[in-house]
Amino acid sequence: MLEKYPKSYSPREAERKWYEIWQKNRIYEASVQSTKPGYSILMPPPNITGILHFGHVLNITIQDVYIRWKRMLGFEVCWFPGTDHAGIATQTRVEKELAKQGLTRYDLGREKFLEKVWQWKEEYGNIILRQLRELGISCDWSRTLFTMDESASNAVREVFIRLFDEGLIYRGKGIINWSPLSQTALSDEEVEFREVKEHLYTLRYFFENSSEYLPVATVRPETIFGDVAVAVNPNDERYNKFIGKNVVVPLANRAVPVIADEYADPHFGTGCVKITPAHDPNDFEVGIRHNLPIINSINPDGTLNEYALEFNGLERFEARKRIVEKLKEKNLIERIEDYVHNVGFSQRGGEPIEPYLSDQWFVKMKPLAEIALKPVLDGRIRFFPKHWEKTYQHWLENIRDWCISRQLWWGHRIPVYYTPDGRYTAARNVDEARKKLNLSKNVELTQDPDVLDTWFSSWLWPLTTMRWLADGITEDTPDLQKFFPTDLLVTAPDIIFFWVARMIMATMKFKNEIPFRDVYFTSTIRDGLGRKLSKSLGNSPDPLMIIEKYGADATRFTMTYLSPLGQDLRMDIDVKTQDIPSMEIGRNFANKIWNAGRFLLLKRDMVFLQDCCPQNQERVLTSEELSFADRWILSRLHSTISKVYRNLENYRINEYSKTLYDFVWRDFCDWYIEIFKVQLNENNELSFNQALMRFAMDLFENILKLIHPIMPFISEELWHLIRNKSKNKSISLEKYPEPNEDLIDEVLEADFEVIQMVVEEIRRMRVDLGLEPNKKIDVILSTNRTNLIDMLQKIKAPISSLVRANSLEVSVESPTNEKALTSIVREVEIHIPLTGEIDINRELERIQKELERLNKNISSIESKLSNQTFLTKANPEVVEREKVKLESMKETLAKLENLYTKLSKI
RNA sequence: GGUGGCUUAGCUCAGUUGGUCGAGAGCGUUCGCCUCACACGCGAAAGGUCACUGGUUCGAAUCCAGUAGCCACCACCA
Repeated sequence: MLEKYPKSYSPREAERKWYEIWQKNRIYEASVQSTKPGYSILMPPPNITGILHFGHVLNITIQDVYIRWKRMLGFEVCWFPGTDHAGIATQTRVEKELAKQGLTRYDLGREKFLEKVWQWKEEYGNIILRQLRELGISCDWSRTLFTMDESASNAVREVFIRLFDEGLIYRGKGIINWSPLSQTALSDEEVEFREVKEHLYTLRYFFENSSEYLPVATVRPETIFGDVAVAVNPNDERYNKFIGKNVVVPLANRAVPVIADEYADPHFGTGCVKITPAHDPNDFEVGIRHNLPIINSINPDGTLNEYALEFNGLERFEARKRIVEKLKEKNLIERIEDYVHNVGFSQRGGEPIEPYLSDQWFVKMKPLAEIALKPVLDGRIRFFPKHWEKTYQHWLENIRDWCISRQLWWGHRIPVYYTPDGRYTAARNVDEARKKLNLSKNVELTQDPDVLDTWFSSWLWPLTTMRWLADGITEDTPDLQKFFPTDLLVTAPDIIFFWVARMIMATMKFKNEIPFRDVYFTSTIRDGLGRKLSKSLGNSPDPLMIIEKYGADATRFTMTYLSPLGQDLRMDIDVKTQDIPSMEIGRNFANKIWNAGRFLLLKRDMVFLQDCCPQNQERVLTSEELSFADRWILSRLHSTISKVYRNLENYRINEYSKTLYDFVWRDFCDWYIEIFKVQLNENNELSFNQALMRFAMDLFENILKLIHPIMPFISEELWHLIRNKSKNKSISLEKYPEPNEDLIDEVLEADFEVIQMVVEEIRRMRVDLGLEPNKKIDVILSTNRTNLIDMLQKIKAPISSLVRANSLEVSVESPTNEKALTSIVREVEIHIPLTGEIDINRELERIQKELERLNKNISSIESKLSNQTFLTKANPEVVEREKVKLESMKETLAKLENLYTKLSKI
C-alpha cells in the first residue's frame, strides 16, 4: 500500500508526463469561435540567440499563473508565444561561426550569408522555446510567431511605407551612436553609459606664427584631426579678445578659427573647447551654427583615416596613446589630469560607441510620443507598480528621434529604392517605387542596403501576433476581434522604452487602440550580494539544472514567492555549486502537498475499502454534523480564496503564493489534518466517516485548484490520483474556486485562535516540565466565559490528542489542587497536575515577564479609552474592540496576579 | 544634475484603505522528537527602540517633511 503513493514526491517524472499529455491534447490552443469572453497575453518574444535565464523563469511563470487562472475562471484564453530575430546578436553569432572557418560575411556575400543565418535559426533558434516548456507553460504553440516570418515582415514593410508617406520616417545626416565592432548605427536606447577613469589632456593650440597659445582640454586627443575650430565663451574676458584669430591644431598643422559660442563654459576646464563636428553631437550643433566644415577623421571600423596623417590606420585607442606620446615629445601638452567621466558603451557588444556622423533613417517621435502618453495618463493602461508611469512620462516628454537603420544584413530590409541620381521613395517593390517616382520601366533602381532596428518589428508585436497585415492588406482578423486588445503584459522594466512604449505608440497609431490593459513590471533578479545575474560573474545558474534538481513547480513557486511587486528579487545564489538553496521553499512545499494528498488517499482507501471515490459518495455532512474545526477550516478556506483573488487582481503575486503556503501548511496540515485524524474515529458509523472523508477531499481538491496556476504539475498529478476511479476523466483541473462570503466567520476564526493558543501553551508547559514526548498528561482548563467553555467542550478530543493528554477537563471554577503547573492564556487557566517538583523561581520569572507585558498593553489601552477625543472621533467599532480587548486583558491579568501570589507563597 | 525606490528579528522579506499588530513568516541558531502523511518532517525557544529627526492625528511600522545610507533609471560639459 505504501508503494502505491511513494513517501517522497518525484516531480520530474510527473512533470514530463503531464506536459506531454497537455501537448497531445492541445488543451491550450485558443479558439476564436468560442463564446467565452477572451483573455490574452503576449509573450515577450525571447531572442533566438537566447538561452533560458532566471529573468525568463520569473516572467514566464507569472504569465502562466494568470493564463491558467483566467482559463479556470472560464475565459477563452490565448497566450501568444514567439521569438525575436535579434538583428545584431544573431548576425554576430553567425559571423563568429564563420570566423572559425576564417571567413567573413563579405566572403559569402549578402544572399549566401542570409541563407546561413536562416540555417542557424532553424537549428538553434527554437532552443529557448523548448526550454520554456520545461516550466510547464500553457501558451498556444500553434500561434508561435517569429518576427521575420513572412506575415510579420509584411506588416513591418507596410508600416514603414505608411510612416514614410506620412513624413514620419525621414532620412537624415546626424551624429548617431556608432558601434565600430558591429559597424552599425545604434539607437540611443542601445547605449549605456558607464563611469570610466581616463585623462584630461590640456593641449596647446598656438596662434599662427606666435609663441602664444590657447589651452584646450580634451579627453579624446585622437579626434584633433577632425577639429575645425576652437570655441570660447563670448563673455570670457580671458579669451574673447582672440575671437576671429586662427590657432593651429597640434600635429595636424591646420589653422582653425577661434569662434565665440555660449556652448563653451568659462568655468569648465580651460574655458576653450575644440570643435569636432564629425565626432561629437554638441560640436556638430556648434558646427551648424557657425557654418563650419566637417572633417571625418575616423573610419567605420574605429581606425583613424588619412586626415590623421602618420596615424592613419591606427585603431582609435592605440592611436590615442601614440598621439599623446607625440604631443609630449613636441611639448604640446600643458598638463595631464586624472579624469572620471561617463562613456557610452554598446549594450550588446560592450565596446565604447563612437559618436559618428552619417546618413541614417529616423522616426519622428514627437507625434507618436503624444498619442502614446495619453492612454497611460488617463488610466486606460495601468502600470504595476504605478511609479513606472512617471519614468514613462518623462521619457516620452523628452524623446528624441529614433534611429532605425542598421548597417546589418540580418533583419527587415528597408523598403526604400533609389534612382541613380539619388531620388528615393518607400515602396513594396521596384515597380511601385518607379510608379511613385514617375519613372519609366527602364530606370534602374537600387534598394537601400540597410535593415531595420529589431525593435521596429517588435513594436508591432500586439498586431503581428494576431495576423494584422499578414498578407500586407487585411487589417481585421479573427484573432484581433477575439483577443485584441490584450489584457496583460508582463515584462522587465529595462525594456519599458525599447518595447513597452513603442508598442503603445504603434497600436495607438495604426489601430487607435491600446495594445494591453495592464502592464506588470517584474522584479530584477539579483544575487545575495545585490548584483545582477550575469554569465561573467558566474552568478547565473542554469534554470534547467535548478528545475531538474527541485522540480518545475518548486522553481515556479519559489520565484513568485520571493518576488515582491516593485522591488528587486534577491536570491541566495551559490556561485561555487551553481545552486539556489532557497528553491527548497518550493520543493518542500510541493512535498508537503504531496504528503497531505498521500495521507488523504491512504485514509480514503481505508474508509472506502478501495474502488470508490469520495466524490461519488452521496452522503455529505449536514451542517449540524460539521464540527467546530470543520467550520473553522471552511471559513479559513474561503478567507483564503478571497485573499487569493484580491492578490492576483492587484498583481501581488508573492502574496498569492504566501497566502497559499500559509493556508496549506499551517491551517490545513498543521491543524485541520491533525484534528481530522481524531474526528475520523473508528467508532463512527461508516457512512459518517465516508462523508467526513468526502468533506476533507473536497477541501483538498479546492487546494489543488487554488495552487494549480502556480504549481500545475503536482496539482494535476494529485487530482488525477484522487479522481482516478471516478467516471469524470477530464484532462485538467477546471473551474477555479470562488469565495463564499457566507462561509467566512471571523468570530469563529478568532475563537479558534484561542484554542490554538491554549494548545501551544500546553505544549510549552510540557517542555517546561521536561516531559517525555510520549508521556500522557492530565489537563484541567478553567474559564468563566461560557462561550469558551462550550467551545472547549466540543473540541476536547482533538485538543487532547494535540497535547497528548490522558484526560482533559473543562470547568468554570479553577481547581484547588496545589500541586499543579498553572498558566493563563487569554481568559483560560491551564492546570497540569504534577507528580514531581517544579522550579518555582523559573515560573515566577515567566509570570513576571508576562505581567509586565500585559500591564504595558493595558495602560496603553486605558489611556486610549480615557481620552475623550478618541471616544468621540474613532470609529465606534474600534472603540468597542478596544474595550473588549481591555476587558480580556484585565481578566487575564487578575488571574495571573492571583497565580503569582499563590506561587510566591510556596 | 534630475527622477523614482528601499531602510521592520543574524539573513531574505510580509505587514494592501492609519486602529483585528496584544509587531509576523521563511531560512539560520538553540532544545526535544524517526508521534502509524511528510526528518524536504513534527513540537518548542531565543531574537526587533519597525534607519534617524520632526510633524499631522484621539491613535503612526503604516500618512507628510527633513536627514543619513543603499539601489535603480534618465541626462551629461570638452
